Amino acid sequence: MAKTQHLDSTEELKSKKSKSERTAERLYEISIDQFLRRGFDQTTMRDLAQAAELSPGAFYYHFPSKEAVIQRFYEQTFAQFAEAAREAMSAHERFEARYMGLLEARLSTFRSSRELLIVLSRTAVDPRSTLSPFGPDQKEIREATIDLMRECIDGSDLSAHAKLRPYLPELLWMYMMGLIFYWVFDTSPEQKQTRELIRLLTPQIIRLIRFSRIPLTGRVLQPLFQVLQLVIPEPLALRQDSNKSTSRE
Amino acid sequence: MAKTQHLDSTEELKSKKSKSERTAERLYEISIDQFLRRGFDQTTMRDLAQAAELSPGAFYYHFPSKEAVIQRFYEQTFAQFAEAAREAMSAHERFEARYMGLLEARLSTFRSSRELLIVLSRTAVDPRSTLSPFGPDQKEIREATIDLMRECIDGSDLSAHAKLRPYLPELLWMYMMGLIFYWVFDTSPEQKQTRELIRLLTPQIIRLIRFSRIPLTGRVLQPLFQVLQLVIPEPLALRQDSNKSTSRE
DNA sequence: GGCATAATTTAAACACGTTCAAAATAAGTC
DNA sequence: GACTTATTTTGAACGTGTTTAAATTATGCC
Repeated sequence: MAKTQHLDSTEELKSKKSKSERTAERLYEISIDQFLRRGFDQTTMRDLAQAAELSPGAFYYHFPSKEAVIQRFYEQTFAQFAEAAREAMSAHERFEARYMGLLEARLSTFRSSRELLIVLSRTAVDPRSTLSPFGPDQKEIREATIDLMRECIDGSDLSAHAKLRPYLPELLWMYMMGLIFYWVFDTSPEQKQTRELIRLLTPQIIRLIRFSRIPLTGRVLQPLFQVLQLVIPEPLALRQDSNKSTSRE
Repeated sequence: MAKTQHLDSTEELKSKKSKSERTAERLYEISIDQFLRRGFDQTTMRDLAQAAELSPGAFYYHFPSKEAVIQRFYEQTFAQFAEAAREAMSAHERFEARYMGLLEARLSTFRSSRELLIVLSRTAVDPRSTLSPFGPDQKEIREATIDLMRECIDGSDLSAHAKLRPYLPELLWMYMMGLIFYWVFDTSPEQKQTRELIRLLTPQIIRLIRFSRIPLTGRVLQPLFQVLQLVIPEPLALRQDSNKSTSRE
């Protein structure tokens, strides 16, 4: 964000990336490689600097902190996830299949780096941390993910009570976040327990959403709507400027 | 744990506490005082040692880490909470009133030290951390808390499906843990938002529990019971040795 | 009371993430 | 091409939680 880059030199059009960006990219790759090989806590900044044949100080010129590398990783895998999710969703119209595909896409793009997510989780719980999915620093990724939930709903056969509908993207997002959290700390072999949990619980959640249309449940639903309004005061769907990718040159 | 203490000297019967325990107690009090005054991160071990007129090394003789002080604090307030909860519960028979009293007791015994809980939460999310409420190190407090939930149910008018009943203490405990978590990071003035959330959501949760007895909901409940069995494979109520305080001399 | 052993304390060091003033290098300008 | 400016790198330091070998003090025993 806020990178003042003038695309007027021919070299930049060719290589597309400044020297600084290339160095940052190199540092990132070396770091992730080391983290996966030796663990996040076990890898020191001096290790990273040495592996990159650089001084620790230079590292801090390109990254504000050790954890910021994980932040970049998080952004990176999000792109993969979004792509995989969209492909999975394009194959189905039934909401259950679409959403299950989305969840599967999320876990499989995380699979190879569960340990990094543990590190992320540790700091991410504090909403004041820059790594928190709920904080302002992650707004972009968060809203993009919530928008992915909207896509998942929009192309599907899912029906729900009109009052519930605007909250659905956020709710599905929260459900996914909870599952990721469960998965990260799931010690069962290959995290089969989370798989089983998803298989059992998700259809019931969806069933409840569909049930919301039945009028007689009104007396139960009324207070739950109040809860939704309290916890999600401004759902993305009800925002003014919900313009998507209108990049103006 | 595993403190080899021989109660055969008259002095120990009188003072009840060894020198080591008294020093630890003093360090604890000084530390909490400093933490509340200056914040956990802002207080260094050298500060604590200086305030206690001791060396940093001595501190580590009595506490394994800086965070271990918070662990002790957590144990301490649990006792206060249990007492306050029991008193609140003794005044009512209706489950809703009893449980609300319990929740109120938990939050009010934490109120004066919300910032310490933020620190606790940060490390507590990782189940491998000693501070995690889900890990083996916290087993004692956790099970005592779950047992408090059982007390809350036992003396009340709450009815539920027979298959659900053994899971209720754990479920109520999890609900409370979630609320505490929400409360800790609730930035609304005096955490009124959490208060409101509790007021709105809790009655609905209880209503759902009561509804579980209605047979026609079986088709929804069946998969949910499977989820419960998966997430809570060994509820406290179904353990063999659920003997409570049978201290044998 | 003297002595072996254990408990407690010390002060210096360690290892870590991070910062910073200064040096080195690259880019831009006339 | 020389000069200025911006970018990048360095390496030594800082401040932190924690460890440790050694010194000190208390305890138990005959």
